[in-house]
Amino acid sequence: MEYDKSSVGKTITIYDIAEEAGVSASTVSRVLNGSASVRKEKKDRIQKLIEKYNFKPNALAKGLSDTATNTIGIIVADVRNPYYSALFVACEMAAEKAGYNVGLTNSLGEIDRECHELDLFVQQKVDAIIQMGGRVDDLITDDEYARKIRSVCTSTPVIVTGKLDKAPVYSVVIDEGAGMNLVMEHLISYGHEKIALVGGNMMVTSTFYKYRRYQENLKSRGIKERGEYVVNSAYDPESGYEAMNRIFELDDIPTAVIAINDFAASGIIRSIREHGMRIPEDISIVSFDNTYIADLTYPKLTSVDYNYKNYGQALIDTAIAVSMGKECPAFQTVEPKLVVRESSGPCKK
Amino acid sequence: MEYDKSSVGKTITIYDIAEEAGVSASTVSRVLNGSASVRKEKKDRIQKLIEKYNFKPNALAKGLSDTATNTIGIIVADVRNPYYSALFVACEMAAEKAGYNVGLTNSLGEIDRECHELDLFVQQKVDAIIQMGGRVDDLITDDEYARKIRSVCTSTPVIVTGKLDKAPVYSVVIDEGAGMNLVMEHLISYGHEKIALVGGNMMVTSTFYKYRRYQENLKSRGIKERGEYVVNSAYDPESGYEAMNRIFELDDIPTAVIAINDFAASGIIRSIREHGMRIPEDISIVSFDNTYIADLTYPKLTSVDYNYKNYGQALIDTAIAVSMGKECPAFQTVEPKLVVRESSGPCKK
DNA sequence: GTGAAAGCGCTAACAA
DNA sequence: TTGTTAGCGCTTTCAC
Repeated sequence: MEYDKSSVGKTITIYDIAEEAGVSASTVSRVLNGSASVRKEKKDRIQKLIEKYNFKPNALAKGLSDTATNTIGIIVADVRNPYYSALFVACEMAAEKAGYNVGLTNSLGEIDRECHELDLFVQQKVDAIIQMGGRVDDLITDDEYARKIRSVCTSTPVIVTGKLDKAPVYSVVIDEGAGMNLVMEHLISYGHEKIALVGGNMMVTSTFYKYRRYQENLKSRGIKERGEYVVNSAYDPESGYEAMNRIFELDDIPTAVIAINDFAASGIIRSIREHGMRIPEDISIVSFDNTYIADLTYPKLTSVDYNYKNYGQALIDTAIAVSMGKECPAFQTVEPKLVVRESSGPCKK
Repeated sequence: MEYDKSSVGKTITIYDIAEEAGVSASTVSRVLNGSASVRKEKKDRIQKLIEKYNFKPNALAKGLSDTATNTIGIIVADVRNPYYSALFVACEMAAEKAGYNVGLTNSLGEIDRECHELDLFVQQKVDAIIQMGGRVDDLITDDEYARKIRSVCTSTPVIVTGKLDKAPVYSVVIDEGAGMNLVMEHLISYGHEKIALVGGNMMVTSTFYKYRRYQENLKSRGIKERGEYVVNSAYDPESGYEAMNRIFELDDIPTAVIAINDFAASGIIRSIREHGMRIPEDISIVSFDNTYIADLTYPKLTSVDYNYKNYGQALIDTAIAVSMGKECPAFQTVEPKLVVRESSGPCKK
């Protein structure tokens, strides 16, 4: 089969409509955008033709002459991660409500990709760029990246889900400390004191802050922190699994573990199972992100939720406001809440 | 904080570069695209300036004057489903290699959204549109949708991961029958004969074909099909859970169950656990899609894989070829393979 | 090898 | 209310 370009109906433009309606292109443009009043009679005639030809104005031409494209670019570390896909979909919905489109690209956490995608969005003249995860998660901002963002910022506002001290970006971040507070209160109210923190990497801002708050909670409650209960690794199931296996090598096993995210938690569950222990009877698990994974493990995970809908809305609201030159706080925070499911329970001392 | 648009450096254009280099805009365009030879001396001078100002040509203007935008629009039923996100990422990678960009939108399976997103991509002058899931999965094509696609096809080639008899689209689909053959062979070689098929909806093409092949396999092996072993529902964990619970109400429980996808499988696992049975010792499970969920359940799932990388590549190759007017088969197929993990084992009669 | 000029499709003054 | 005109930034003949 061949796609015969020659058979393609000549693309119809605003001029074709104008001609057939016996008016000028401007008038057609006016009814298209409702930007000025047009005599009802002409208006009807034009609208008929628009329907007849199923005319859709060329977005490229429109974007070229307008100042805005009504498009927001979103760069995500990896949509395959349900945390990001949930947040992306929330953004998409919020944008749609506001009459904006979104574009999505994956950086896979690679700095070259991130820079390239930033360029691409700049070239496409998006009204704003939202960067979710990737370099903006780094505890220590990469200099090359900061330089890049600074250059992008001169033409396009950038909103990040992390922090970037060295560049004029807008941050909308989760209050990780508050999340950890919820987790600790939950576990301690169940009588747990031997609490492990498993998975993640301290060079990632969110993980670092979680860890700090974990320490503070222990301290303020007079529980001594045990270094061997904090096992760093990564954010995937396998890492969670291996990290938890290491915990099982200890003489004194914790009664509760905090997983850095739901993925890691799934690996932790596997490790616990393989060691013949029950959840939550023998060991409780609480994790972060409350992705759909929390609902599909056995037992279901108690997990910290971020209200993705609101989070996405905040991101989009900020992007739109900033792109229109409105005043906006440079730093906003979203409040987490704990969703209690089956994986956590009382400590049987 | 306020984003001061006035402080924004004047966007620099090809003309600015040309002026400073003492050449014409055409020449700058030439070195930008390597579309014609330019005296080395000038070329160097121009490239210096491009670097100096970090100049990126306006994609809108380029798209307006060019015939192609080098962009492929992808409409997906729901990126939050790992099947789609995996396929999308595969497409993105394949596109990148070919020098194309991709745009993504979610239809959430709603026909209005799909139509709207088709329009949007047409307006953006994407070179081709890939439709993954949604209406193209319907066993019976929706007429309104077919009409829409037909109108889109006159200007933009459409590639679908399903079928659409009433419109000139290109199909690249999974060979569902072959997938089911693999599953049946696997189970039957383990001695299973009491095999249930759980989850999904027969109005979805892929599910319908799976079911047909399931029947054929039973028949050709002289195993009588039992209607009560085929429980329809949907594609999420909860549906799988409920469907499996219904199976447990039967007098004669199957020794193996085929889950319509990994999500449903996770719910099935839960049901089996709650009924105090072991996997795979008492009941084997095999599912479809081989998403990362298959790796994170306990036990890990035996699942049918589609080689997402190749699948995405085929989709993109087709999109690019068709958009360039090249000859292309209207129907292509991707071959699945079975990834055996822990959830399936011998039938202990 | 290089520049001038026209045009891609739309919007936004400015006149009328 | 409506049409005319001049761009938006880039590519691409067509001369030179």
